[in-house]
Amino acid sequence: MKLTVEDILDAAQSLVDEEGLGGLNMRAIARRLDVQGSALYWHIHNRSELLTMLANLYYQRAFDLVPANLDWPEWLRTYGRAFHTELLAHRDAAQICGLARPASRSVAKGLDRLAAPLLSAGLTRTQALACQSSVIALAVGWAMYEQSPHMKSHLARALDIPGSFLQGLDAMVTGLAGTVLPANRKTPGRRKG
Amino acid sequence: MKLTVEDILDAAQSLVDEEGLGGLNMRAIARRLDVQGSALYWHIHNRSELLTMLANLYYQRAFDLVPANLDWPEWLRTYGRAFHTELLAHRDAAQICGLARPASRSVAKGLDRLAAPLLSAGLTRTQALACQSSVIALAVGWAMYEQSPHMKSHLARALDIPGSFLQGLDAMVTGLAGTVLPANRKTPGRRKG
DNA sequence: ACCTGAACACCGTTCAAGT
DNA sequence: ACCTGAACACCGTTCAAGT
Repeated sequence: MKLTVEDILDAAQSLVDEEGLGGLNMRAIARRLDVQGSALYWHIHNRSELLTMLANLYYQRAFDLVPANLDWPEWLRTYGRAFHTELLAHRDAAQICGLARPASRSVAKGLDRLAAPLLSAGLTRTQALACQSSVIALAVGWAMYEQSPHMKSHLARALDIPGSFLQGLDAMVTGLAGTVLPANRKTPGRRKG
Repeated sequence: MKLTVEDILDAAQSLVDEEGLGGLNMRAIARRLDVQGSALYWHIHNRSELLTMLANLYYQRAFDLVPANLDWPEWLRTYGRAFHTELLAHRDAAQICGLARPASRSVAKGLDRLAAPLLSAGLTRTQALACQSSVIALAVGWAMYEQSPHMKSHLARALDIPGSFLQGLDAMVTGLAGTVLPANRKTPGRRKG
């Protein structure tokens, strides 16, 4: 019966899905949970922290969808597609990623967790994070335009939006695979764990 | 002496540069121009239109920096670098691009103007817009993270941020050059106009 | 035509007070 | 510990009224 952070996140996300980020205010969230707006502040610090938590869910859910036993370029491609799909599944998700201040310590752990599959494939930490970051940047950038209603309808008239994103992603990952490990194009493949 | 839209844009941009997007409110802009907040509404429709005009300046200024006589992959690469640099020159510019609703007609003209150098190099309109969009998405996505203070300081500890963006951009453009026009890798080169 | 002054509805956040 | 109720400071926007 008691209010939890998960309740707040659920209410916030469904509110954004229905009314957009502009409709996300503390009183409206509270109304859905049958409490006063001020009650939320017992469970979260402020609205910005709430956005941060929402954004972290997007990264997390995409990560959980990607099998661990892919070679690294294929892992990157698959994560990029999954993250992009996850963003498009939630209205204004790309904007939320942009507004999110990284969570206190979860940013350090999160980034490294994201990069782990690339590390175990033999990339250095720097290489892994660089590739990972470019893939995330491409997905969030595309989603940002796809989630702007006017921009999307205009782009949709001129090009195949999902196809164009995939083309860009494939091009980038292929290019990275050629430059990051030029001497090690074929990775050893699946490994347990 | 009279207030102009340019005055408002200048004041808005310098306010954002100094205090961030959070500090951009209509009354603060007006204060810098020695008018009341309500005076701004004679010249612009609302705050959202103001953000849209700021964003369009970023696209525009980057475009103006790129020479027209490059072959199309080099043109794309150069535009991507210029746009990314322009975004980083203005605090929270990537977020502003995300919040901007495309201007009434300037979006149609703007996109096609952006794509013109690619069209004259022999790409179809669809191909040109797809490549252009992926480059813009990558730049805006990277800038979004680079302009989040916490995220940036954390990324900076683990990788070379400007280098990683350039690596991603180069990889993508090279990949696009290989897939978009596989039979026409060498463009005919400079053309008058 | 262009701007002021005052107002309206709304928002994030705080905090004493309740249970 | 957890929530209410009221308040504070602030915001975008409107509009009658001035010049």
